[in-house]
Amino acid sequence: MGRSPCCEKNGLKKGPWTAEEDQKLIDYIQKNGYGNWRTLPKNAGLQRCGKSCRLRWTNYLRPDIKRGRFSFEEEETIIQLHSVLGNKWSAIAARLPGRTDNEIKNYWNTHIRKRLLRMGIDPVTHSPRLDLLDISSILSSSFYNQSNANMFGVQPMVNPELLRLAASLLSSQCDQNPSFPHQIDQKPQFAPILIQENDHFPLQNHDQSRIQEIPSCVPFSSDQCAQLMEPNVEQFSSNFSHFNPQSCQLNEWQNNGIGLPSSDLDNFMAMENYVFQGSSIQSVVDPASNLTPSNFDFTSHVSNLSTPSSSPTPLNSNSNSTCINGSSTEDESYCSNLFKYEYQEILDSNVFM
DNA sequence: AACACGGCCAACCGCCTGAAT
DNA sequence: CATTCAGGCGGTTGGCCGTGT
Repeated sequence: MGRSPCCEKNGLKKGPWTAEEDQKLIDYIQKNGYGNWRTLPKNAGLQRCGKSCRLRWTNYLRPDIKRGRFSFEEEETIIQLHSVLGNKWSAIAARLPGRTDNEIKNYWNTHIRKRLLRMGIDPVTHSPRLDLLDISSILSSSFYNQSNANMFGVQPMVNPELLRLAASLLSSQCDQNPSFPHQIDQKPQFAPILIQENDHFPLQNHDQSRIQEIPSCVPFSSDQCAQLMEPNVEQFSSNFSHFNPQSCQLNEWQNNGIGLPSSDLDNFMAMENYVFQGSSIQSVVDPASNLTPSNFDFTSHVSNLSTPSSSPTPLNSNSNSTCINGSSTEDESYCSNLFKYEYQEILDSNVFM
């Protein structure tokens, strides 16, 4: 035989706790400590099951519970931890003193999740939302046109197979979701990631093999990103005042997930163009005009934005081939993976709702 | 003032795991 | 070893409350 039942199932009260019940529970635990939830309700004179008592104590009555709004730092921590741990609310709560898993879960579902969705970010994968992919923007992307290709001196590495897969993906979404064609009719939201390769950023063999493991390239799952990304993030992100380097150091978070600059989500939301490199996403919008010219000089933007923390060693003196982040030739593995997110301006934010 | 609606959150539900028997 | 349950966890629900019409 196993254990005896913990409590009678009948006659136990459910629903909201009264102040009197709370006081009984508090008084009992203050005298006797908590634990042995099976016998606690009876000893405390409560018509509740032990489970209900435990939840009431851990989620509400515990004296070390922090009340009130989540601070900016707490919110940032939650997003970062969620990108690594997923819906492991108890694990997240363990790193946020005074906050309960239930509270964090509620806050995620009512605030953070919605905000990420508005930003076009999948709150599950922390990557751009798949349902916002617009195949047409692949072809119209400024990054894909001939001038930009010439600027890099190479053809963008957009695999025809990739396009086929993306089209197939869209087709299947149309089949599964009747509303999806309507979304396609909206203004472009996301241009897909284009994997660039040129003489100065050669994709190493192992990188190519990695990329080939990715079936459709957009969007990358956390695991795929982790495979592709090099962990050298800090020196890049530290050159931007509005990005917290720590936020981007996903290698500290098990290299699992995209390094959303969660330290400044509102800024992130307001931006239009991003370089996705290593584990971070960086803006390449023209800071002077605050516009995204259709033929913007991608490399010069990157050059202007990234002041290498270590002595830069441009791979080539050609002005059109600035080495991003000043990576040295020894750091080819870092330079070799260059992604670009091009966010089209979202004129109608309602498309995210 | 009355009603509808949506956001929020405490509490419940159901499942899983490990321990007790 | 099998059975049973406590404890823990994540998902879901229902009621309260604020806001808009």
